[in-house]
Amino acid sequence: MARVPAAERRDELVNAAIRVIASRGVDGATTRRIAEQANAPLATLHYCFQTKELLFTAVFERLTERYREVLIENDVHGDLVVTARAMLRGVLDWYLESDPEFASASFELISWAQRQEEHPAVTVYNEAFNVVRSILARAAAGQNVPPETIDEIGYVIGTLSDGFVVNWLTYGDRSRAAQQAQTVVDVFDAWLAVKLA
Amino acid sequence: MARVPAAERRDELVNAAIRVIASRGVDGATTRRIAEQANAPLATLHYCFQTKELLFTAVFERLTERYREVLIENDVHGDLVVTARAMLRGVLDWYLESDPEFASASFELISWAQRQEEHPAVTVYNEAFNVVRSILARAAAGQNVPPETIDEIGYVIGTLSDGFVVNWLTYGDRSRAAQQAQTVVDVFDAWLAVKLA
Amino acid sequence: MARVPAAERRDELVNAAIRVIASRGVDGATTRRIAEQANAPLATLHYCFQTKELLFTAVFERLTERYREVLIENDVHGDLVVTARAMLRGVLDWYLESDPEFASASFELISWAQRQEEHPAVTVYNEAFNVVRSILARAAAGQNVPPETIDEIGYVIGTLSDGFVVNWLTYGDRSRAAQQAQTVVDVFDAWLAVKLA
Amino acid sequence: MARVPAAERRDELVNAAIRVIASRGVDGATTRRIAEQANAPLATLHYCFQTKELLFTAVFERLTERYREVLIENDVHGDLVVTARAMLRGVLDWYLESDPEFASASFELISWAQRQEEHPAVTVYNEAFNVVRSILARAAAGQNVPPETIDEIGYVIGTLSDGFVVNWLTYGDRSRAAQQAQTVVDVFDAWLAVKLA
DNA sequence: AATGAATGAGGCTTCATTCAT
DNA sequence: TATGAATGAAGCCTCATTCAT
Repeated sequence: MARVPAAERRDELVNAAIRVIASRGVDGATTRRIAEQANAPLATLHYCFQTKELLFTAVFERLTERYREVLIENDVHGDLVVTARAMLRGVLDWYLESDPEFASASFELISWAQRQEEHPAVTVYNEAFNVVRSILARAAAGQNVPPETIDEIGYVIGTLSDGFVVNWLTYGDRSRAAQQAQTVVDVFDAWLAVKLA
Repeated sequence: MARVPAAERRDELVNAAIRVIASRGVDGATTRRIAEQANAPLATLHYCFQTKELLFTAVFERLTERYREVLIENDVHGDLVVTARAMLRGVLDWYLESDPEFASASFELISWAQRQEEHPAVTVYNEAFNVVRSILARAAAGQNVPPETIDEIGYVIGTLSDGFVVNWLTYGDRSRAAQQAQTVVDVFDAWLAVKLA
Repeated sequence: MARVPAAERRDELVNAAIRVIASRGVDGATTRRIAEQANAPLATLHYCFQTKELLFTAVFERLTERYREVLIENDVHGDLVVTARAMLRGVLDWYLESDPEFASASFELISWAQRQEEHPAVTVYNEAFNVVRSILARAAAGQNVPPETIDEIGYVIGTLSDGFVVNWLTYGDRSRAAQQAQTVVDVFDAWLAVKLA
Repeated sequence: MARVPAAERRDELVNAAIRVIASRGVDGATTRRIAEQANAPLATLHYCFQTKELLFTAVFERLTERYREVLIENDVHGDLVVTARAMLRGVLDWYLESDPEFASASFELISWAQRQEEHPAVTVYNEAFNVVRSILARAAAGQNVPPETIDEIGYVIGTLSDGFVVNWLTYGDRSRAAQQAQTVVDVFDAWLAVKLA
């Protein structure tokens, strides 16, 4: 077998894990299946990650990081309303564009994390929420918006995108989801108009 | 262990399954643990339900039924706006009142169903959606609301309550969730006002 | 497969474990090998003993019990000297007669027990020592022997028989061991004569 | 990790192996743990000793040598009785002084050797016995002692010290063992007096 | 009809060892 | 030469399920 630096192997395994989790659920994601998906012998998995849990933790971190990226990529540096809407829109579009795999794996992993003592599920949320908040805060600079409002806007963005993704994952109908994305943005706009009135 | 007729046992087993799923997740819900929780011999489980999958299907149906009930219980028989808001509020309150683990079990089970060939997760959603739609339709009678709008309202109710529950499950902080429920209703109201303007 | 009551199966497994431990050491005594030796599927082993450790504990108890029996069988109900000598002789003969397996397994298991937190190795020794002491005490009744002396005699019996068995297990030469048994008894007699002088 | 010449590493590895065996038993002495203990990469172990068995053989030889040394160090060059008693005493004291785990490792390793085809456990015993015999023979020179008696004395020394060490390992109570050592020497003296009468 | 006993398949992990550099 | 990377075999254990009664 070709000699591959451990770091690369780790990456492959994390990707494989995401694919398997997405398609078979966290509980269906056995070490054997992940190794197979990564085209590696089972023992290699344990060479790279001492433990299945450690592999999952790595997957978890990757997801967290990806969310961060998506949010930052969609920062349009406009005013509060424009920035907030763009961020929501960006997340929805990302869900629609990327393989449902990724979102699906996220949801599964959050359930998993919920049952782990360490690596609380809360981490992804907190991390994402912090990014959202800091982007919004910068956009609101000079507009005299109380911090509670910033937080509330962050919460609504999260709630709407979570709600959106649940439906999208359940039905998996992309064209329908595309329309729903528009509805979701409308909902957000309506509320924001009232909120910032 | 006392010999108990199969019919009774089926019920006990379904209840036991829900409890176990709630506390240990779908993958932690092994036949042994469910049987134990139901105070029944392991073999009895397979005597009553040929297969674990069949038991889970029964659980799934029970869940679907529960959603139906909650929706119907919260039908205030008012006009469209009032009825819609009450339904959303009712669902949110139900989530808040019942053990967070119950909602958790639902989500887990839906993920599970997603992966089964035979009993699509979509069923719960469709079922719930139909109930919502029929309640809304009746409330809208004589108000000349196009059916697409009814559907859209139903979708928003679903999206908001799903989004709400994800956060609630993640943080498990009841007092915070109670506040968020209000925000969610505000969001809904703002949009509905625009939509039905 | 014939339906066999669990108790019998457990017995078979304990016996198999003893055989395997004797021939391959505690560490060589894998669940697979034990199951094979007992002519049972691996899963059956775990049906009867939830854990390998529990099986070993059962083996351990069997050994302890066997020692007790041997000691009691060799109680000649004579005076102190006669009784003590008979007991030592009995143990040595038992070692010689029985398969070296048994003694070998004992020694291995004691090493094993030494490393377990629970089930301390000490148990077998304490148990055996108590039996020896009570037999000797009864034999010494009315002979005005201080209890420390009783204990010391017990210790010497133990030491001599342990020393004997180590050599016997190492060389496995029965005729040579038979001669050595005589030497050991001579040693004991010489000391006892001085001690009780 | 600094590159270290193989010759040095061999020594370090043998020492590491002894330490690991002492603390975790023969079965707990994995190649990884030994390498780690020796602060060497795992592959180095197999570079220095083609096989785990070869490493253990080296350990075994080191042990054999140590026994030889202890016996020779305790040769007082007196007459037969004095020399024999001193040798027994010396061995007992050595057991008492050194870590109980060292003796434990010896016993474990002897059990292990018993199960190897190639390097019979008997070697240590033979080697030790030869040393004992030659020391005793020299001490008996001119005293007209038949060689069988020399052998028998050697056997009794072995038996008593083995018996002693088993108890000492089992209870690990040093002060108690110190007293027992005296009893053991008394036993030896009593027998020797009769034997050489 | 109801259940204790039994089991094949597969779960995660660790082992001694080898390979490629 | 010396060592990170890799791996087949085997470790213990648990699963859903079936069988015999």
